[in-house]
Amino acid sequence: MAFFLSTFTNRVDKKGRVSVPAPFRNAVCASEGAFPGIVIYRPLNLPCIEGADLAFLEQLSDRLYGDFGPFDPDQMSVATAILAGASQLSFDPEGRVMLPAELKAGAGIDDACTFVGIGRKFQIWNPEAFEAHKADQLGRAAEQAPKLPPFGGGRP
Amino acid sequence: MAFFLSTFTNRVDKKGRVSVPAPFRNAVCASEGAFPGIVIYRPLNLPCIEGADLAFLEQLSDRLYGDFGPFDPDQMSVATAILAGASQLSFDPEGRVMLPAELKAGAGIDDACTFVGIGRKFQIWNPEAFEAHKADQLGRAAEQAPKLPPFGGGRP
DNA sequence: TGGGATATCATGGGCATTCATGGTTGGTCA
DNA sequence: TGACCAACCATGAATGCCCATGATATCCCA
Repeated sequence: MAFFLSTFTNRVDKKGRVSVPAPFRNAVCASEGAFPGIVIYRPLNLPCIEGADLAFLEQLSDRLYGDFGPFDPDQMSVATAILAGASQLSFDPEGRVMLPAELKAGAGIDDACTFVGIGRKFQIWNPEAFEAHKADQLGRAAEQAPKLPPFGGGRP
Repeated sequence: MAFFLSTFTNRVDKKGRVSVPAPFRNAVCASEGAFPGIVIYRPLNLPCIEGADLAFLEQLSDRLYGDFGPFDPDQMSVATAILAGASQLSFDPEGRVMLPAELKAGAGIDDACTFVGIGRKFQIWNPEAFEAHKADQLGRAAEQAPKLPPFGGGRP
């Protein structure tokens, strides 16, 4: 599964296209036979877009079905909230995608956006909004980091 | 097995035909030798239609038999409710299907319908009814999501 | 180490194809 | 013969593909 690091800001052109940062593109396409594109969705508690590779969402979906059963109301609510609002965006030959208008509006994205790698997934922000969010997160992380549980050396 | 994401609203014409969204069509037909169409049925607790590819229904059936035994009354009740009422719809040359009148009526679908991808299956709603349902599910998911078991992180 | 050549990348615009949609025709079964 | 169903055709809009450009970073060689 792909891994995303670092932050990049790219322009959104008149047609709504954005270049996905090359490192993210390579991360997604590294897996043989993987879907050449990304999947994005509206996260529940943040004014941004979240994205990942298809394998990530498939795993989320399959675990929901596996842990809750295919007709469990709790499973359905999360599946509907995340998956129904998701979009599968394939790269054009130049490595760009088209952000759906609804998700763009929800994140307040206009003519530029910031890609933020956070491990197995990434976020897409309005550049100014991300600066504010980042400052907030830094303060929070400084408090939380010392309390993190130990890694446990390779949980099976 | 096919994977369905995102939502699409299409018109139902006078003859009852609906275009299945191209991404859903491709997902279904991607598997080599798969039945070129979809399977739909009436879900137990929602006023909509549910659909999937044939492989999903086969797996559902196999799990019912596996978890309950072939002559268990509970298994039989679910099998009867879901599988007996299911319809197999093949695509016409343009990628459309005809929704059976009974299922259409049960979901309150008239001249338009919304396809909602939720992972291994999808739903077909009356567009307004889905908007209401979606708002409801978002609230519910916001409560559920923090309780979700961990996923991602490379653990298979 | 410095300078030039090269490759990669982000960006912009024009064009062909696909897609959703509606109507029409031909065939089949009652 | 009439009703229904499936294939065929047509159309406008939206989407994705192809080309071109400039800037940046990288590599190679002197």
